[in-house]
Amino acid sequence: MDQQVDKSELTKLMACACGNLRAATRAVTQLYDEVFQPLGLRATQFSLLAAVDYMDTITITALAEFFEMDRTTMTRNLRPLEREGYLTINEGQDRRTREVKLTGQGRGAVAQGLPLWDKAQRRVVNGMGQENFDAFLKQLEEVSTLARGP
Amino acid sequence: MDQQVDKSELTKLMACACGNLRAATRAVTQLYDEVFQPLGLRATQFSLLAAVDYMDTITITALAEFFEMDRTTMTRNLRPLEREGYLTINEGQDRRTREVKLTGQGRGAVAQGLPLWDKAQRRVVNGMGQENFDAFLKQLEEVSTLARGP
DNA sequence: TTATATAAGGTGTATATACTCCTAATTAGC
DNA sequence: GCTAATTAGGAGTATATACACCTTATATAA
Repeated sequence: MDQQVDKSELTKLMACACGNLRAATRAVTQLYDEVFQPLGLRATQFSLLAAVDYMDTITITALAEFFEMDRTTMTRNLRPLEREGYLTINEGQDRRTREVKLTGQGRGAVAQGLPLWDKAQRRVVNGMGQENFDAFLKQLEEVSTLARGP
Repeated sequence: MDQQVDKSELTKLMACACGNLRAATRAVTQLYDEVFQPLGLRATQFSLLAAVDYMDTITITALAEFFEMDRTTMTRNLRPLEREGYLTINEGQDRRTREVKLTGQGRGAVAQGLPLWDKAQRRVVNGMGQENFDAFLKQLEEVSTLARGP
Protein backbone atom coordinates (compact mmCIF):
# COMPACT_ATOMS: atom_id res chain seq x y z
CA MET A 1 0.00 0.00 0.00
CA ASP A 2 3.03 2.27 0.26
CA GLN A 3 1.34 4.39 2.88
CA GLN A 4 4.46 4.41 4.99
CA VAL A 5 6.38 7.56 5.78
CA ASP A 6 10.09 8.16 5.78
CA LYS A 7 11.22 9.00 9.29
CA SER A 8 12.92 12.16 8.12
CA GLU A 9 9.50 13.39 7.05
CA LEU A 10 8.36 13.15 10.64
CA THR A 11 11.05 15.39 12.11
CA LYS A 12 9.44 18.42 10.57
CA LEU A 13 6.43 17.82 12.80
CA MET A 14 8.59 19.01 15.68
CA ALA A 15 7.86 22.50 14.35
CA CYS A 16 4.10 22.01 14.53
CA ALA A 17 2.44 25.26 15.56
CA CYS A 18 -0.36 23.40 17.24
CA GLY A 19 1.74 20.93 19.16
CA ASN A 20 4.19 23.53 20.40
CA LEU A 21 1.38 25.85 21.42
CA ARG A 22 -0.37 23.09 23.29
CA ALA A 23 2.81 22.08 25.10
CA ALA A 24 3.55 25.65 26.15
CA THR A 25 -0.03 26.08 27.30
CA ARG A 26 0.22 22.98 29.45
CA ALA A 27 3.36 24.27 31.12
CA VAL A 28 2.15 27.81 31.63
CA THR A 29 -1.27 26.76 32.84
CA GLN A 30 0.36 24.63 35.50
CA LEU A 31 2.38 27.59 36.72
CA TYR A 32 -0.66 29.83 36.97
CA ASP A 33 -2.79 27.08 38.47
CA GLU A 34 -0.13 26.61 41.12
CA VAL A 35 -0.07 30.23 42.23
CA PHE A 36 -3.86 30.31 42.49
CA GLN A 37 -3.92 27.11 44.52
CA PRO A 38 -4.15 28.88 47.93
CA LEU A 39 -7.30 30.52 46.63
CA GLY A 40 -8.87 27.24 45.55
CA LEU A 41 -9.17 28.48 41.99
CA ARG A 42 -7.63 27.57 38.68
CA ALA A 43 -6.09 30.02 36.26
CA THR A 44 -9.03 29.84 33.88
CA GLN A 45 -11.48 30.36 36.70
CA PHE A 46 -9.67 33.42 37.99
CA SER A 47 -9.56 35.03 34.58
CA LEU A 48 -13.23 34.29 34.11
CA LEU A 49 -14.12 35.89 37.44
CA ALA A 50 -11.94 38.90 36.63
CA ALA A 51 -13.66 39.35 33.29
CA VAL A 52 -17.11 39.23 34.85
CA ASP A 53 -15.93 41.67 37.51
CA TYR A 54 -14.81 44.06 34.81
CA MET A 55 -18.06 43.73 32.88
CA ASP A 56 -20.38 43.99 35.91
CA THR A 57 -23.06 41.93 34.21
CA ILE A 58 -22.73 40.10 30.94
CA THR A 59 -24.49 37.33 29.07
CA ILE A 60 -22.97 33.91 28.52
CA THR A 61 -22.61 34.37 24.77
CA ALA A 62 -20.93 37.76 25.20
CA LEU A 63 -18.50 36.24 27.68
CA ALA A 64 -17.75 33.41 25.28
CA GLU A 65 -17.09 35.93 22.51
CA PHE A 66 -14.81 37.93 24.77
CA PHE A 67 -12.73 34.83 25.45
CA GLU A 68 -13.05 33.67 21.84
CA MET A 69 -14.33 30.42 23.18
CA ASP A 70 -17.23 28.15 22.28
CA ARG A 71 -20.44 29.18 23.98
CA THR A 72 -21.10 25.74 25.41
CA THR A 73 -17.61 25.67 26.89
CA MET A 74 -18.37 28.91 28.67
CA THR A 75 -21.62 27.53 30.03
CA ARG A 76 -19.71 24.62 31.48
CA ASN A 77 -16.86 26.74 32.83
CA LEU A 78 -19.33 28.92 34.69
CA ARG A 79 -20.94 25.98 36.41
CA PRO A 80 -18.42 25.23 39.18
CA LEU A 81 -18.01 28.94 39.88
CA GLU A 82 -21.76 29.29 40.34
CA ARG A 83 -21.88 26.17 42.47
CA GLU A 84 -19.12 27.49 44.74
CA GLY A 85 -20.86 30.82 45.13
CA TYR A 86 -18.50 33.09 43.19
CA LEU A 87 -21.16 34.24 40.76
CA THR A 88 -24.84 34.09 39.95
CA ILE A 89 -26.57 33.34 36.65
CA ASN A 90 -30.05 34.79 36.27
CA GLU A 91 -32.57 35.29 33.52
CA GLY A 92 -32.13 38.61 31.72
CA GLN A 93 -34.68 41.11 30.37
CA ASP A 94 -34.54 39.29 27.09
CA ARG A 95 -35.68 36.00 28.52
CA ARG A 96 -33.45 34.01 26.21
CA THR A 97 -30.38 35.42 27.92
CA ARG A 98 -28.67 34.77 31.24
CA GLU A 99 -26.98 37.53 33.17
CA VAL A 100 -23.76 36.56 34.85
CA LYS A 101 -22.78 38.62 37.90
CA LEU A 102 -20.18 38.28 40.65
CA THR A 103 -21.16 37.79 44.26
CA GLY A 104 -19.30 39.49 47.10
CA GLN A 105 -17.32 36.30 47.47
CA GLY A 106 -16.47 36.46 43.77
CA ARG A 107 -15.23 40.04 44.00
CA GLY A 108 -13.21 39.12 47.06
CA ALA A 109 -11.58 36.25 45.18
CA VAL A 110 -10.60 38.57 42.33
CA ALA A 111 -9.06 41.00 44.82
CA GLN A 112 -7.15 38.23 46.53
CA GLY A 113 -6.13 36.65 43.25
CA LEU A 114 -4.59 39.71 41.65
CA PRO A 115 -1.30 39.62 43.60
CA LEU A 116 -1.07 35.88 42.97
CA TRP A 117 -1.54 36.45 39.26
CA ASP A 118 1.13 39.09 39.42
CA LYS A 119 3.57 36.61 40.86
CA ALA A 120 3.17 34.16 38.00
CA GLN A 121 3.04 36.87 35.38
CA ARG A 122 6.21 38.51 36.69
CA ARG A 123 8.06 35.23 36.45
CA VAL A 124 7.26 35.04 32.76
CA VAL A 125 7.63 38.71 31.89
CA ASN A 126 10.84 39.21 33.85
CA GLY A 127 12.21 35.99 32.42
CA MET A 128 11.63 37.00 28.83
CA GLY A 129 12.09 40.70 29.24
CA GLN A 130 9.24 43.14 28.70
CA GLU A 131 10.00 43.75 25.04
CA ASN A 132 10.20 40.10 24.11
CA PHE A 133 7.07 39.44 26.07
CA ASP A 134 5.16 42.18 24.26
CA ALA A 135 6.33 40.78 20.96
CA PHE A 136 5.26 37.33 22.10
CA LEU A 137 1.73 38.52 22.85
CA LYS A 138 1.56 40.12 19.42
CA GLN A 139 2.58 36.87 17.83
CA LEU A 140 -0.03 34.96 19.80
CA GLU A 141 -2.57 37.42 18.51
CA GLU A 142 -1.32 37.04 14.97
CA VAL A 143 -1.33 33.28 15.06
CA SER A 144 -4.89 33.33 16.38
CA THR A 145 -6.00 35.60 13.58
CA LEU A 146 -4.31 33.43 10.99
CA ALA A 147 -5.89 30.31 12.41
CA ARG A 148 -9.35 31.83 12.39
CA GLY A 149 -9.25 32.43 8.80
CA PRO A 150 -9.11 34.00 5.50
CA MET B 1 -14.25 44.50 53.62
CA ASP B 2 -12.44 46.57 50.99
CA GLN B 3 -11.71 43.52 48.93
CA GLN B 4 -12.89 45.28 45.80
CA VAL B 5 -10.61 46.00 42.89
CA ASP B 6 -10.37 49.15 40.84
CA LYS B 7 -11.38 48.38 37.27
CA SER B 8 -8.16 49.84 35.91
CA GLU B 9 -6.34 47.12 37.82
CA LEU B 10 -8.17 44.53 35.77
CA THR B 11 -7.13 45.81 32.36
CA LYS B 12 -3.61 44.56 32.92
CA LEU B 13 -5.00 41.03 32.96
CA MET B 14 -5.49 41.40 29.22
CA ALA B 15 -1.75 40.76 29.00
CA CYS B 16 -2.00 37.47 30.89
CA ALA B 17 0.46 34.98 29.45
CA CYS B 18 -1.75 32.09 30.39
CA GLY B 19 -4.99 33.50 29.05
CA ASN B 20 -3.47 34.61 25.76
CA LEU B 21 -1.74 31.30 25.29
CA ARG B 22 -4.92 29.40 25.98
CA ALA B 23 -6.91 31.54 23.55
CA ALA B 24 -4.34 31.08 20.81
CA THR B 25 -4.26 27.36 21.46
CA ARG B 26 -8.01 27.15 21.12
CA ALA B 27 -7.92 28.92 17.77
CA VAL B 28 -4.98 27.01 16.36
CA THR B 29 -6.24 23.66 17.58
CA GLN B 30 -9.50 24.26 15.78
CA LEU B 31 -7.66 24.96 12.54
CA TYR B 32 -5.60 21.79 12.79
CA ASP B 33 -8.58 19.74 13.94
CA GLU B 34 -10.45 20.95 10.90
CA VAL B 35 -7.83 19.87 8.39
CA PHE B 36 -7.62 16.41 9.98
CA GLN B 37 -11.39 16.01 9.92
CA PRO B 38 -11.47 13.97 6.68
CA LEU B 39 -9.17 11.50 8.41
CA GLY B 40 -11.40 11.18 11.47
CA LEU B 41 -8.58 12.32 13.73
CA ARG B 42 -7.88 15.32 15.90
CA ALA B 43 -4.69 17.32 15.85
CA THR B 44 -3.48 15.86 19.13
CA GLN B 45 -4.22 12.36 17.94
CA PHE B 46 -2.31 12.82 14.72
CA SER B 47 0.76 14.17 16.51
CA LEU B 48 0.59 11.29 18.96
CA LEU B 49 0.44 8.73 16.16
CA ALA B 50 3.30 10.46 14.34
CA ALA B 51 5.44 10.39 17.48
CA VAL B 52 4.82 6.69 18.02
CA ASP B 53 5.58 6.08 14.35
CA TYR B 54 8.90 7.86 14.75
CA MET B 55 9.78 5.95 17.93
CA ASP B 56 8.69 2.52 16.63
CA THR B 57 7.91 1.30 20.13
CA ILE B 58 7.87 3.39 23.27
CA THR B 59 6.48 3.20 26.77
CA ILE B 60 3.66 5.38 28.01
CA THR B 61 5.84 7.29 30.45
CA ALA B 62 8.47 7.96 27.78
CA LEU B 63 5.77 9.24 25.44
CA ALA B 64 4.41 11.48 28.16
CA GLU B 65 7.89 12.87 28.78
CA PHE B 66 8.37 13.49 25.08
CA PHE B 67 5.19 15.55 24.98
CA GLU B 68 5.92 17.10 28.39
CA MET B 69 2.53 15.94 29.46
CA ASP B 70 1.18 14.21 32.54
CA ARG B 71 1.51 10.45 32.32
CA THR B 72 -2.14 9.82 33.11
CA THR B 73 -3.16 12.23 30.37
CA MET B 74 -1.12 10.21 27.93
CA THR B 75 -2.76 6.99 29.10
CA ARG B 76 -6.14 8.52 28.41
CA ASN B 77 -5.13 10.04 25.07
CA LEU B 78 -3.95 6.65 23.87
CA ARG B 79 -7.24 4.99 24.70
CA PRO B 80 -9.41 6.08 21.73
CA LEU B 81 -6.53 5.45 19.34
CA GLU B 82 -6.17 1.91 20.62
CA ARG B 83 -9.92 1.39 20.50
CA GLU B 84 -10.07 2.55 16.88
CA GLY B 85 -7.21 0.27 15.90
CA TYR B 86 -4.47 2.80 15.21
CA LEU B 87 -2.08 1.36 17.79
CA THR B 88 -1.56 -1.47 20.24
CA ILE B 89 -0.50 -1.35 23.88
CA ASN B 90 1.20 -4.48 25.16
CA GLU B 91 3.16 -5.53 28.22
CA GLY B 92 6.91 -4.93 27.87
CA GLN B 93 9.92 -6.97 28.99
CA ASP B 94 9.88 -5.05 32.22
CA ARG B 95 6.41 -6.11 33.16
CA ARG B 96 5.61 -2.77 34.73
CA THR B 97 5.80 -1.11 31.32
CA ARG B 98 3.49 -1.01 28.31
CA GLU B 99 4.86 -0.87 24.79
CA VAL B 100 2.96 1.34 22.42
CA LYS B 101 3.22 0.46 18.73
CA LEU B 102 1.41 1.56 15.58
CA THR B 103 -0.69 -0.83 13.54
CA GLY B 104 -0.70 -0.80 9.76
CA GLN B 105 -3.81 1.34 9.98
CA GLY B 106 -1.94 3.71 12.28
CA ARG B 107 0.98 4.08 9.88
CA GLY B 108 -1.45 4.61 7.03
CA ALA B 109 -3.15 7.39 8.96
CA VAL B 110 0.17 9.12 9.57
CA ALA B 111 0.98 8.92 5.87
CA GLN B 112 -2.40 10.31 4.92
CA GLY B 113 -2.27 12.96 7.61
CA LEU B 114 1.05 14.49 6.68
CA PRO B 115 -0.21 16.50 3.68
CA LEU B 116 -3.18 17.65 5.74
CA TRP B 117 -0.87 18.81 8.51
CA ASP B 118 1.18 20.61 5.90
CA LYS B 119 -1.85 22.53 4.76
CA ALA B 120 -2.60 23.92 8.22
CA GLN B 121 1.04 24.50 9.02
CA ARG B 122 1.61 26.39 5.77
CA ARG B 123 -1.27 28.69 6.55
CA VAL B 124 0.40 29.69 9.79
CA VAL B 125 4.00 29.76 8.59
CA ASN B 126 3.26 31.59 5.36
CA GLY B 127 1.05 34.00 7.24
CA MET B 128 3.69 34.94 9.76
CA GLY B 129 6.69 34.50 7.54
CA GLN B 130 9.28 31.82 8.21
CA GLU B 131 11.51 34.04 10.32
CA ASN B 132 8.78 35.27 12.57
CA PHE B 133 7.48 31.76 12.91
CA ASP B 134 10.88 30.43 13.95
CA ALA B 135 11.16 33.20 16.51
CA PHE B 136 7.69 32.36 17.72
CA LEU B 137 8.62 28.72 18.31
CA LYS B 138 11.68 29.84 20.24
CA GLN B 139 9.52 32.02 22.43
CA LEU B 140 7.10 29.19 23.07
CA GLU B 141 10.05 27.12 24.15
CA GLU B 142 11.33 29.88 26.38
CA VAL B 143 8.01 30.50 28.02
CA SER B 144 7.66 26.77 28.71
CA THR B 145 11.07 26.67 30.32
CA LEU B 146 10.30 29.72 32.43
CA ALA B 147 7.00 28.24 33.54
CA ARG B 148 8.59 24.97 34.54
CA GLY B 149 10.80 26.63 36.90
CA PRO B 150 13.77 27.88 38.64
C1' DT C 1 18.50 -12.15 51.02
C1' DT C 2 14.98 -9.98 52.64
C1' DA C 3 13.05 -5.33 53.54
C1' DT C 4 12.50 -1.04 51.57
C1' DA C 5 12.56 2.35 48.14
C1' DT C 6 11.46 3.55 43.53
C1' DA C 7 9.36 3.28 39.02
C1' DA C 8 5.39 2.18 35.71
C1' DG C 9 0.72 2.10 35.34
C1' DG C 10 -4.28 2.38 36.30
C1' DT C 11 -8.62 4.52 38.39
C1' DG C 12 -11.44 8.06 40.40
C1' DT C 13 -12.50 12.63 40.07
C1' DA C 14 -12.75 17.26 38.27
C1' DT C 15 -12.15 20.91 34.99
C1' DA C 16 -11.51 22.59 29.95
C1' DT C 17 -12.86 22.18 25.40
C1' DA C 18 -16.01 21.83 21.30
C1' DC C 19 -19.51 19.59 18.26
C1' DT C 20 -24.32 18.16 17.31
C1' DC C 21 -28.90 18.45 18.26
C1' DC C 22 -32.72 20.44 20.75
C1' DT C 23 -35.97 24.17 22.90
C1' DA C 24 -37.56 28.65 23.67
C1' DA C 25 -37.68 33.49 22.85
C1' DT C 26 -37.16 37.39 19.88
C1' DT C 27 -36.88 39.70 15.50
C1' DA C 28 -37.73 40.36 10.51
C1' DG C 29 -40.67 40.00 6.42
C1' DC C 30 -44.69 39.92 4.36
C1' DG D 1 -50.44 40.09 12.94
C1' DC D 2 -48.62 35.87 11.67
C1' DT D 3 -44.88 33.10 9.85
C1' DA D 4 -40.12 32.31 9.21
C1' DA D 5 -35.54 33.21 10.41
C1' DT D 6 -32.40 34.24 13.93
C1' DT D 7 -30.54 34.23 18.52
C1' DA D 8 -29.61 32.47 23.42
C1' DG D 9 -29.10 28.74 25.80
C1' DG D 10 -28.99 23.70 27.46
C1' DA D 11 -27.97 18.61 27.10
C1' DG D 12 -25.53 14.69 25.25
C1' DT D 13 -21.24 13.07 23.94
C1' DA D 14 -16.30 12.82 23.35
C1' DT D 15 -11.57 14.20 23.84
C1' DA D 16 -7.71 16.73 26.57
C1' DT D 17 -5.80 17.67 30.84
C1' DA D 18 -3.93 16.84 35.61
C1' DC D 19 -4.05 15.51 40.57
C1' DA D 20 -4.43 12.09 44.38
C1' DC D 21 -4.37 7.53 45.53
C1' DC D 22 -3.57 2.68 44.73
C1' DT D 23 -1.20 -1.71 42.90
C1' DT D 24 2.47 -4.23 41.06
C1' DA D 25 7.02 -4.98 39.58
C1' DT D 26 11.84 -3.92 39.68
C1' DA D 27 15.95 -2.17 41.91
C1' DT D 28 18.67 -1.05 46.09
C1' DA D 29 20.55 -1.49 50.74
C1' DA D 30 21.09 -3.48 55.08
